[in-house]
Amino acid sequence: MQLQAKYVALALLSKRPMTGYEIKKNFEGPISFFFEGSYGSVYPTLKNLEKEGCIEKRTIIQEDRPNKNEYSITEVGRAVLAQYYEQPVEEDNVRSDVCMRLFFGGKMDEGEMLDWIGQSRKQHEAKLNILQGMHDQYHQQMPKHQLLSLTIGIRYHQAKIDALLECAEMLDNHKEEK
Amino acid sequence: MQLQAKYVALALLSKRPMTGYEIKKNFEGPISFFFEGSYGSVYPTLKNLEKEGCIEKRTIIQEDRPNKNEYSITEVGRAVLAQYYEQPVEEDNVRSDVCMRLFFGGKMDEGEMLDWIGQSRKQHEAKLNILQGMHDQYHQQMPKHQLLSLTIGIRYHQAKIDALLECAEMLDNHKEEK
DNA sequence: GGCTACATGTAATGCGTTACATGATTTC
DNA sequence: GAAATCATGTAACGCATTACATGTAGCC
Repeated sequence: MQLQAKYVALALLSKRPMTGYEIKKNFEGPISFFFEGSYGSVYPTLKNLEKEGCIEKRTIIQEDRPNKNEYSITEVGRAVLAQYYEQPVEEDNVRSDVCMRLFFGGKMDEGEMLDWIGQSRKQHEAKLNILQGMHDQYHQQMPKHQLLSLTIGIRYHQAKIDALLECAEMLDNHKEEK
Repeated sequence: MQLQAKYVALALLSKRPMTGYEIKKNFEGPISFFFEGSYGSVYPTLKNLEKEGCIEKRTIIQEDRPNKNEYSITEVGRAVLAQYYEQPVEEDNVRSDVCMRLFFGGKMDEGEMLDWIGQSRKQHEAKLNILQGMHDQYHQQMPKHQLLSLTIGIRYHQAKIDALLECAEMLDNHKEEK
């Protein structure tokens, strides 16, 4: 009963019916700061949820585009989701490649490290932009709780970028001292 | 070739020989802000690495305590690790239960949400304390790169705590307005 | 002409989690 | 007397990743 694609999909579908494609879109943008997943996780998850009676499929025939399968949540699904919310909050799960590299990569030269920092910064900036864009566009219509969550995401990326910048500066200074 | 227990264990062993138990200790404290893992991942990983010739086992017989298996990295292991460092930096992987709950839990009452925020805050504070403790104790002997990484970890937890506090305040204010 | 968006899936593989299993010693 | 520390492992299960597989429509 931990945070996995199943519950995120269910939560997304509790707002409105969606296709697997749309769910994946959410995974890579609006909610990417707390959950990410690939098609290989989306479609099998949907299939399972359907088997368990948590969601229902409706096929929409389209002529100019591929057909869609739109899923909507059932009462069973809502109950499962409610059960999830009753569990104690799980700790965040983080896996950070940059941090690992900086922590252990002592024998690398500073150029290499600066490169790693640069790569990571770009990644975080890209994500921050997505979230910031959402915030700027929708903050007036967004329910408060979503705004809260978004804020956490924005802060998270911002903090990471700041820390990375600071690290780069420290490395630069050290270089000049030599 | 993504961030997984294998490379973290190898990196740890590149510093000094260690037992599985010690590696697990690192997973839950000093490096927990970028990687976590259980015994169920540590021991099998070590076994695999040994089979691949990346590490070597030496059994230390102890009389008052259980025997230890101390592993040290081999040349092969160092090569594998070097190869890892050459890959492009992977994006951070985050899975956050609180954020998910705040984002979707619109129908919950504010008390429930405040509770979630409180739980999460405690988790982050506990981890922040560990890192802060490391920083205070060792920052003078620590190599610069490790300090950088630690700093990122500290900032991360601090940012999260701040954001959570702010969220709690927003909810409180909203309550009073009613 | 090529890329992006739309749209859905499967198969293989594997990494990791949880739970199980054991047991002495030290500290509160 | 209870709890934490030291110490190592296995087994089952499952979620997720990567790669594979296919095809149209619209835009630049």
